[in-house]
Order: sequence, then structure tokens, then C-alpha cells
Amino acid sequence: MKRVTIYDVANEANVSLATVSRVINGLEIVREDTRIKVQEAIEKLGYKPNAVAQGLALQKTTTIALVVPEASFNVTGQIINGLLDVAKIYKYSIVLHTTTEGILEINETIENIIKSRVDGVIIYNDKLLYDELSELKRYQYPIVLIGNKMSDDSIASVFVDIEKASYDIARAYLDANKNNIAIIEDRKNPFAISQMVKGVERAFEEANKNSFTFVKIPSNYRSSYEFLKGYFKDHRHDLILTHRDSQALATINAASENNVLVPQECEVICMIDTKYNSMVRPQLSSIVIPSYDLGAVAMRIMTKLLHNEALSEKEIELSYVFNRRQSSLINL
Amino acid sequence: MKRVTIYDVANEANVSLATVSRVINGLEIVREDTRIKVQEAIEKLGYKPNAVAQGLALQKTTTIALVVPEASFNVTGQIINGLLDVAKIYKYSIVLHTTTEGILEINETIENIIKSRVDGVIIYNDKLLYDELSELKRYQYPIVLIGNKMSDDSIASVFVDIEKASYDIARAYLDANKNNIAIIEDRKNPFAISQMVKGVERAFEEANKNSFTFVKIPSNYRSSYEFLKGYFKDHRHDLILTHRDSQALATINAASENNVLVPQECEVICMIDTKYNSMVRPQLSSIVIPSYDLGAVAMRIMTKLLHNEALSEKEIELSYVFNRRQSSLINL
DNA sequence: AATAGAACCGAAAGCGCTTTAATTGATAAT
DNA sequence: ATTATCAATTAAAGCGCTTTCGGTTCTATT
Repeated sequence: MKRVTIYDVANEANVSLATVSRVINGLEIVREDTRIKVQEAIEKLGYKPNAVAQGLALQKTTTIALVVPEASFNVTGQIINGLLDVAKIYKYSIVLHTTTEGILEINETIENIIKSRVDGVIIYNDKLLYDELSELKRYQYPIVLIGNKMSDDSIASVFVDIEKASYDIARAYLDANKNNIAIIEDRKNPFAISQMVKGVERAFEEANKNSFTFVKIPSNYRSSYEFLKGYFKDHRHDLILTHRDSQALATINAASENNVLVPQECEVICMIDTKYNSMVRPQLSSIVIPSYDLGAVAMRIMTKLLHNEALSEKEIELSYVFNRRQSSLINL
Repeated sequence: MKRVTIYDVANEANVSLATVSRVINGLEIVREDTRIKVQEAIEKLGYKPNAVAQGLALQKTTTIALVVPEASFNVTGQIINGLLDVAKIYKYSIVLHTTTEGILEINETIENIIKSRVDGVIIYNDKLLYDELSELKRYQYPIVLIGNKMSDDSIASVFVDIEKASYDIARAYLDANKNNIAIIEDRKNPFAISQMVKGVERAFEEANKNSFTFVKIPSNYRSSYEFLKGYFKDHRHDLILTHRDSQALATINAASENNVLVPQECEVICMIDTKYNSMVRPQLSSIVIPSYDLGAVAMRIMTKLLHNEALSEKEIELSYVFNRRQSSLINL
């Protein structure tokens, strides 16, 4: 099937390409009757503008690149949903990139992004990637960060203040004199974990108490579950804080294996809320981070950046809610 | 920062653009010393080819469109991961589209896909979308379907035979004289559910038994949980089959609320395996569908389609495994 | 009826690349 | 030394669109 071009439409309607271009873009003045003539030609031929050619002529692609760690996590999915929904409104396309750890692969990703001449890039990644960012910044790409704010506030970002969330929780528990708090720690989410630690630390300092516990676990469910089964044989805590829901589940299951009752003997709270949190028993208490909104707001900011709308602030903090369910006892 | 074009490189290296083009594409003959000269110029200027211009000149974009229902499901995430991994190998980009129910929105999606001049489209969607497909086919897009095969085998597809899986399960239970089987049914996954029903039906026919039960539930967790709590007050089944893990969890939780023991008094099996299946208690028995592979294979097929490699068969069936965990008793 | 000004439209250049056909330069054959 | 041959390179056209700059046609005014 021969692709129909703007040229064919112009022929069919007996006008020049310039005119056809004007009616498809709809901005400039075209007389009503010629507009109709052109519309009809478009309809008749089934003409659809070639976005690639438009991209070349306009020097923009109405496409933005989204970089995420892995698509399989619930949060990532929600972020993508939010992002896509507002992208749709503003008629942007999203090309998806995943980054694994290797610096080589990251470079390749960046390279591809640059080649593809997207209009901007949105990054959701728990690791600090300052170097890669600077490469992107050299090319003056509009960038929006999801989840972690940069110390360098030249980059727009949307995030939730995990530090504060952890502080609030720790504070509440210390106030109730439940001082034996542990943080589950893996190496996969260094930024998030470091924020959690900071928050808890601050609470301990203010309460003039010291020493909470770090529990380093392997980075997948199965082995961390096994590890924790052993751990609980000779350790007890009032509260265990985890980052991900899977870690909380490993904790709860391991505890139960050791006849440690959750929440009566040990409370568990995680920092991520997925739909599974209320499907499991005991239902998981957690900080509810508005993942969908993170994505949606990030994309909205991107459109502002691209259309030169004013940004009231570069760093947007979304608020969280603490959702106490069955795995913990204290309300905030 | 002024974007550096192939022209700048040509100037810098004192050759024509044609030569530069040849060295970046690496196929045609260029004398060693001029190749090096050009490479150096590229390096020095930091030149990165403009994929948009290439796309226009070559009439292909090395981009393929992926259409999914929603990104937030675990399966979808896995599919995306598989797809991206092989896309990376073959240097394709993926632009992501979600389709909600509305036909209008679907049309808009198709429209956007066509405008964007992607090289092909991969669709994962439980609803039959024959009409939209035919529109896509008019434009001769290479299409790969994930999950559901078309009666019309002109379209390539990768799928798992859910009908057979359900048949196998029903068969095993009928053989054990556990005849009281129910299928949980929602309206969100018509295709998958219809396959399940067919399989169970076939098993009943062969066993010369009749009547299994349909339990129609609302389409979200919360209300189906509430509904099932009521349902269990005056209904009992030997086996309950659900499509999604969330439905199985709703079933188990509702049963437990009514003091129905799973699996002793009622067994539960679902057709989708997510990492949560082994994190919850009782651990969920399920058909393990290789979601990651579905995505990976689909993308691989797409590359074959695009490079005119021979396809041994248009419809590729991946095999599943039954993973008995704690929510059911019979092995297959 | 003549004309200024506005409204509308077309020609052509340009976006950054690929690729074919033509040209150059070098080498081998006569 | 001259020509035929071949490898390496270039010039230029084309991919499908946007947009500036002029030109043409209307409309309104006197």
C-alpha cells in the first residue's frame, strides 16, 4: 500500500503543500472553503501525517524517554500508568528504557536516548546517577527526576519525603517507648534506604536515645526469607521497618515460622504500598506513596518545561499517608 | 549547544557527507585511513547520528509500538521486561501505549501508532480487537499478538494454552472425584476466562459429568472480596479456579472469614503466577505462565518479521507448568 | 471606480540523513 | 605512454514535512 503523503493531498485538493500543512496544523488562517476541500482530500486518501518528517522539520519529536530500573515492580507500573495518562492528554509518546546496573549499559541507554532526539527525559531510578545526568545536561535535555531529588536543584523533580516518613514512624514508636527498632537493608535501593536511615536517626537523636539495628539481607525474596528465619531465632525487635512490600512479607513469614506474633510481639511497616498490602494476612501497614501521581506529575512538569510554562518550583514534594493495617499497632 | 550534524563531521574530516554516512553505517567500502580520519572527527565533535533524519531517509524507525492494557499488573511488567531485553539486543526502541476500554481511545491509539511510523506493533490485550487489527493490517504493519491467538492465523502470535491448562486441572479433580468445581468470572478478561471455561467444559464432557459453577464477581478486589464473603455463607466447592492472583486471594480471604479451610475444605488455583504467589500464606497454587518469555519471544518474532527471516510457524505456543503450593492438594 | 490594506495562498529552502549515479584517481594491461 | 579497469569518493536527489517571504486576490474605503 503506497503511503500517501502531503503531496498527494495537495494534488487531490488542488492546492500547495503549504496549504495542506496549514490545515493539518490548524494554526494559520486558511479560507473556510479551501479548508474543507483539503479536509475532504485528507479523508478520501486516508492521509496521516508522517510524524518522523514532522520531527525532522520541527526539530522536535513530541516524544519523551522514560528510564526505569525494571518494569516488573508494582510501583514502576503505577508510575508508568500515571505518566502515560497525562502524556496522552498532551499528545506525547513515551519510549521506555530500562537500566540495569552496569555502567556500560547505562551509557548505551543514554546514547540511544540522545540519538533518538526525544524532547525530554524522565528518570525513575533509585541509584544516584549524577554522571549520566551531566551528560544529558550537556545536551540541554529537559529532565525530570522521579523519587529522588538532587542536591543540585537545577533539575526538576517529584518525590515523596521518605526521610520525614521514617522520622514520623520512629518518633511515634520511641514516644511509646518501643525503642528496639530495626531497619531492613538491602543493596538494591541505596537512595531510599539512606533516606529511611536518616529519618530514623534523626528521631533517635531528638529522643536522646541511641542505637537502632541494621539488618542486612540478600536482595531477593527467597534468600532473605531464609536468612530472616535464622535471624529470628535469636533476635527480637519492637518494630521492623522495610522498604519494599516483599521484604515486609519475608519478615512476617520468617517471624511466623519462629512463632513470633505479628503485630503483637513484633510490628512490621514498609514504605511502599501496593494493592497486595491489603490482600495478604496480616494486612501490611505502610506508607502510601502516590506512585501514580508521581508519574502523572512528572509528566505534567515535563510538558511545562517543554512549553516554557512557568514552574512554581523545581522540586515538588507529594505527600504520603500512613496506612495502618494489621501488621502494626500504633497510629501516627 | 549547537547540534553537530553529519555535515560538520564531513567538513572536519575533509570528506563528503556520503563518506561519513558510510563509516557510521559501516557496511560499504571506505579506505582505512579515511575511516580513521572520519572516526576522529566524530569523536572530536561528539557527533551522534540523528535517528529522526535516518528514519526519514530510510523509511524505517527501528522502533516498535507496544500496546498493553495497563502497566501496573505484574504480568504486564514481566512481559515488558522480556520485550525490552531482546529489543535492546536488536537495537529497537519501544514506545508504550495503554488502551483502556473505550473504542474512541483505541482508535486514537491506533492513529498515533500509524502517524509515528513505527516498524511494527506488538499487542498484549485480553479483549479481541479484530477491527482495530484490520485497520493496522491495511497499513501492512507487522503485528505480533501476545496471549491470544487469532482464529485468523495470518497474524503471528505467542501464547500459552490456557484451555489445555484448565482442562488438565479439571480433569485431575474429576478423576479424584472432586466434582464440585467453580470458576470465578469477571468481565475484565473475557478471552482468558472463555478459554478456561472451554477447558473445564471439555473435561466435564469427557468425564460424562455435568454442571460446574460460574461465580460472577465484581471487577475489583475490594468488592469481590465483600461479595465472596457473602457467597461462602451458603456455598461450598471442592475447587475454585480463578484467573488472576488477586481473585484467588479474595477467595481465600473470604473463605477464611467464613471459617472455610483452604485447602482442606476448599482448594484454590489461579492461572497466573506472580512473585506474590509464594509470599502469601497459604502460598497460591497456580499455572506458571512464562510472562517474561512471552514478551521476549514476541519481540524476537518481530525482529524476524522485520528482517525477513523465515518463521517456522506463525503461532508459537509456550508451555506452562503447574506449581502446586499450599492452596491446593492434587498434583497434576 | 480606484486603491490601500488585509487575507489568503504558493514557491522554495531547509531539517539531517541515505543512496544512486557519476567522477576521480590509481593501478594494471597493452 | 596510453587506455581499460576498478576502487574510493563525491554530487545531488530524495525522504515528507514546516515556514518564510512574496505575490495574488478580496474587501473596504473614498
